[in-house]
Amino acid sequence: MKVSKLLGERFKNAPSDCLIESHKLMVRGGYMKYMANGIYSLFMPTRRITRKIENIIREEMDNIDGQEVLFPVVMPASLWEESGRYYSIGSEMARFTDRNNNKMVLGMTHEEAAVHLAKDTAQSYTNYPFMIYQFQTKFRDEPRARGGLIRVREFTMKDAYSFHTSQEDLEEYYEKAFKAYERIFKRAGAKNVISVKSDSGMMGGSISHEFMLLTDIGEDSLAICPECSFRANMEAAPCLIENQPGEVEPLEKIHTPDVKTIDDLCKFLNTDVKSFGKAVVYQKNANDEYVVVFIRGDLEVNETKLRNYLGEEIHPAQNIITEECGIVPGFIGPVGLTDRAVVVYDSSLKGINSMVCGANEVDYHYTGINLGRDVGEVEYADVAKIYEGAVCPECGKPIVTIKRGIEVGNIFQLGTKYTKAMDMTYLDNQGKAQNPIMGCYGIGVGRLAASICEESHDDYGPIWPMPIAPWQVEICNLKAKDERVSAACEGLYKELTDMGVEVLYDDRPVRPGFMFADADLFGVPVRVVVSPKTLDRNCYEISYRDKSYKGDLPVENAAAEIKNMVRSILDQYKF
RNA sequence: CGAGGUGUAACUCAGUUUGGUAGAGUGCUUGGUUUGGGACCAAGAUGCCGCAGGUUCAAGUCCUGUCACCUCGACCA
Repeated sequence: MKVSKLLGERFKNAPSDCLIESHKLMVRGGYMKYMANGIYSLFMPTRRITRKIENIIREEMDNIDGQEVLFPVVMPASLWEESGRYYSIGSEMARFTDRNNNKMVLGMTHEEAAVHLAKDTAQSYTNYPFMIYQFQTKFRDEPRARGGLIRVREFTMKDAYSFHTSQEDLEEYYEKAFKAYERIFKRAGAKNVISVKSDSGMMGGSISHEFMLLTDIGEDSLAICPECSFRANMEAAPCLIENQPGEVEPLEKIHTPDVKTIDDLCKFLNTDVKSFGKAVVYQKNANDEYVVVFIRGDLEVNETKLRNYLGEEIHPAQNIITEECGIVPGFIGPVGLTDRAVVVYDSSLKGINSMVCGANEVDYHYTGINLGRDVGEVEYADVAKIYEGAVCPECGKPIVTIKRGIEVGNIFQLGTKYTKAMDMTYLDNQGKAQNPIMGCYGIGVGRLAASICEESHDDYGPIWPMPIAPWQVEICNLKAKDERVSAACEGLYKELTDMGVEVLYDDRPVRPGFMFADADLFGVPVRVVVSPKTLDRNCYEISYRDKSYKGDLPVENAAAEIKNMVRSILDQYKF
């Protein structure tokens, strides 16, 4: 490809709303063009990158016996009504009606389509197991798209669905998929991808893992134990708390005027924040019923865990009016609390013999609350957010660290949620109808590309790893008006291209500084500079984008040498 | 959904207070001088000033509405 003909403008400045480096660089480098919130067109370099990522994924999926298929983007709502997700998913799913007034949806994931495709054709146990996968556009109407290609509304995803006749078989396959995923990220040149246990969210199912590319700008928080194998999304991480029992004290109501916050209360009573019971109020989405969570004063509620415990959607309560619900904001406590709210006790309160909490009366708190004595037997639930330095749930050491990551892939053991709901069965070897057990496996292709840019760039542009680089070699013609230089460049360009090397050739008559700045933005791993000076030395100048190598290469046999360089770099990504 | 902010050229932004011919830099076109890290000179082209309505002799500027985008929040009682 000649740069003079390549569509896409490179900019000195990024638009002011680009907040993260990969987004800035990919806009500045002419990789993508904004069309609407979370919707982008991709220029040729990006398409080449995503195609290479897709090919790596394809090889690994085929390697674990995947069959590539293609599901539609537009599906009838009836399919989603069958699984129930037409109702359980909110405005994230785009819905519309066609000309005949049929309800339709845009696919945001394809479990329903996978079951629909497989159910009539896999009726015998002898068909199992099998896995089908696709690369397809997804549309998710996210409340807020962010970070360029990191979180968009329309994107390409590889999604795979496996079907099994036993849980053991699913687990065996899950393990294979897990290994395939590890290879995919390594082969694509992503350096810091780890797997964590995750919450299954809207997909349903039990065991699931997310593959996280570690970076400070990641949207997910991860709890990681540096000494054992514990790694979990914060949403799903258990929070273990052990309290010192302390003295049992009598219940006492005290006047606490103008003491609004926990900090104030700590100072007022001169006690430790850990002896406080904090109340956090939510409402159920379904009927606005109040949910009061009591949790130790220094901890926070993990809404995902709370949601899972309650088994329904909730949102933080707003505008609590005491007259209506009996809840007294600022002074909520377990003793004498209205019975019009569901009460959840976090397990962080277990074992506290004497606790400070609101008295459900303005300007009053109780001290010396003992839940067993003053409230009775309560059920404890783990709904607290894990924190830096928390006790590791696996090895028990208080050394959990919190890191941030971008979710670049996930794998789920779905179970029979969809096959049951959509009545997919096969006959087992006893002639008995059974629901197949499913797994599903996703990778966001564009997000992976942007994430790799995020972890692999310098101030001047992306540093694409060779396996996914838009081109392998860039030739910089430093003096396009010099016939000798241009002839050498053209010759090398043709020779390399004929050898199957992917070459970007900057043939523009522009100043060297300008050309180098653009080359940095292209991020091509191997750069060949040709100028009158290098030709006088009978050489080309070779430099690697990651600055690991720079040197002269004699003109004779240069193409073969360059090809070897490319090959040996590629070899570093074989696993 | 709540709060705040911004919409003017392809990009970055001035101009809005106090209404009076639409601006700069970058980029683009042409010519010339340059040529190893985003050169210089000269001449150009490019605007439904987010959209709609209103006030006015006159609106980018004032008023009303609306849309889009950005940031923070959506828990710490």
